[in-house]
Amino acid sequence: MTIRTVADDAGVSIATVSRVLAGAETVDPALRRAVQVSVRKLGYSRNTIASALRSSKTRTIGMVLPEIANPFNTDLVQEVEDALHARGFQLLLCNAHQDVEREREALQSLLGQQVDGLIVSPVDATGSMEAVQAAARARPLVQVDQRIEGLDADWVGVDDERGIRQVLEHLVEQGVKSVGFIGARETDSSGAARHQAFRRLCRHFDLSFSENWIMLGEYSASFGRSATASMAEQGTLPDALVCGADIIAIGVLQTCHRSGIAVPKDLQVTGFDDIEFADLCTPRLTTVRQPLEAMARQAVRLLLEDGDEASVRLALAPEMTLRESTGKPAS
Amino acid sequence: MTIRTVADDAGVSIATVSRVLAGAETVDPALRRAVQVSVRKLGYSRNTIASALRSSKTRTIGMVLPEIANPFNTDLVQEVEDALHARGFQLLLCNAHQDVEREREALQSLLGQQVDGLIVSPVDATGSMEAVQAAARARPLVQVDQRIEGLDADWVGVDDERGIRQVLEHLVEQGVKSVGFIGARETDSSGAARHQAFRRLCRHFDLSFSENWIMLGEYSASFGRSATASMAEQGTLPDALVCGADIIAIGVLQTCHRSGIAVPKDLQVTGFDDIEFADLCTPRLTTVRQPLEAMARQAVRLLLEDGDEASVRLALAPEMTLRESTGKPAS
DNA sequence: CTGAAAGCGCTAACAT
DNA sequence: ATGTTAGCGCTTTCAG
Repeated sequence: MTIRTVADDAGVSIATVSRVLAGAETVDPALRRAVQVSVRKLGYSRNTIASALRSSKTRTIGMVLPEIANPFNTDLVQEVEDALHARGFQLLLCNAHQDVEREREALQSLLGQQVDGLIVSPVDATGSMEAVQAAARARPLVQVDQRIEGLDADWVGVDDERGIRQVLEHLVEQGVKSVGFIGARETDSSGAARHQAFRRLCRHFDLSFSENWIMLGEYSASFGRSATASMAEQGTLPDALVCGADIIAIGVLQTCHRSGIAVPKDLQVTGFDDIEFADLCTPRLTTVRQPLEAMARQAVRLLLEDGDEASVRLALAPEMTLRESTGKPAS
Repeated sequence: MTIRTVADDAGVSIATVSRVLAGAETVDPALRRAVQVSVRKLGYSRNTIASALRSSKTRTIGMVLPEIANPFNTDLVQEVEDALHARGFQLLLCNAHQDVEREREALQSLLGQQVDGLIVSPVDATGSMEAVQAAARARPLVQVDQRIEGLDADWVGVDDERGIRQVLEHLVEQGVKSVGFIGARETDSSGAARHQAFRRLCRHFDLSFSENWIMLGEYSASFGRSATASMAEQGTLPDALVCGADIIAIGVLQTCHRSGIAVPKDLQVTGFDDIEFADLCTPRLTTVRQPLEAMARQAVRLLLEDGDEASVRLALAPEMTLRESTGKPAS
């Protein structure tokens, strides 16, 4: 069934049908009604492919994530989907599986599908440069969460330094004197930013830390478990452990539970992100909430509205969420 | 840049370029090479939209989920995406937000985009009938996880009865005499199946339960928390609580923790799904693992390979995962 | 084995 | 305000 079927049924030309479908004002109300009746009667739905080919507008946005399995990224997808839906756009989702080559393929495939824009959270702060840069030349592109060092493209994320500052301020108030950091490797741009902010701000707040108390690895609970276990074996622990991500912090809590380290009494623990499970684990996790909904909305706004001025960097303010792992009484 | 650009560069006709791009065997090796060189040199990528319009094949599959926020559905998306990717298909994802009307819109929109097939986990065991049936008439469609009562369309999911049987057998071995059930409402088809299996099999295993120990609600941790709290207030608890989903069981564990009910000593708790967090909560949760990877693979197979024979119902066998919440010692 | 040419269903001039 | 028509970029007969 095509626009022709509808036109014949309604007794008008295909142009008129097309106009009604597009919501044009310049159509006689009587004809408009006739077309709408036919459309409903026949159960017609417009062929988006043909429309896209002709108008070169697909109303579809491609999104490439480093790894869908991460709960944080999942939350991000959800918010982006909502923000796009609100503007009548579809989401085409790809998973790079932490692999720069698959990321390149995904980008290429999305371009072939003529997406109107791309939202990307790059796999690697440096290794993703080439493919993402090429994509950015072909279409509007905005980076979300992760970013590429030195790439001239918009970015929306959280203010990592401010988040870490809030964590450390809170720990100082809690009487903490010494701290450690468990986070993501340097290829993870936000992990790197948090790590660097941690080092800088520890000096600022006069908190002591040793290199033994700093461990970088992957974004996973198992890394949090093993890092904590090896830290505990090596000797004394700091008063608090700051984690670069909730999923890592949850691993830390598990090892503490199994090793009889009482949280928060013996050791305070903080996360970053505020994923759903931060409120479901035991003890519940003090963490830094990322403004995901705002991030998604801004990313979509930049993608669809931004003229091609200089590239924008939006570091949104996070919000501290206090829970049991730093001493808030269980409710 | 179009196929024409490449054809001119390689000194052949657009038909030859199209053939090379399609991987046709009937092309002179020399010309093939020339085209491939030009394609690479120019960085050309084929316009999928035009290709789709002409061939009416998009190599895209639409998926509609009742709620992306559910971790179980997220896991499902991931597996489906992988299974599709392995066959060279793209995923177009829509979230129905538990709303039958939005589900209908999503289906309609996906059909307009000429997807080659649909994978749907219906919002409501009865209310989703009309929209899903209409979609199934237009394109190949397979249901995954949730299903619609009486709809003539393929379905792939888990064998709920078998899962519940495994749970109850295990509990009997653990010396449990009385049990309760906290699960999803009847509009959730797998929730309903588990609930019914629970009632039937309790008799079979001679386990006692009272209506006070059965609560049905939504698929969330907060429902698990409140259900447990109100059950505890009402009087004595059973020896074990069987939950229709991990996310509900996690809420149960939280209320137990806060109310001083020791799990598994005072009360054993089981989940269903085996989401990632079942292994990260405290105590770790005994649950029924859904064979998600196989489900996704089979769903995709049915979608792409199944002739239009009678509709298939594939109830895959789940696997019991024993953990601390029913007495396995912490490792 | 290769090329010319006819559309796929729609939109957007342009003409009426 | 409505209709006619020329493509969008590609695939696929059909000739050669």
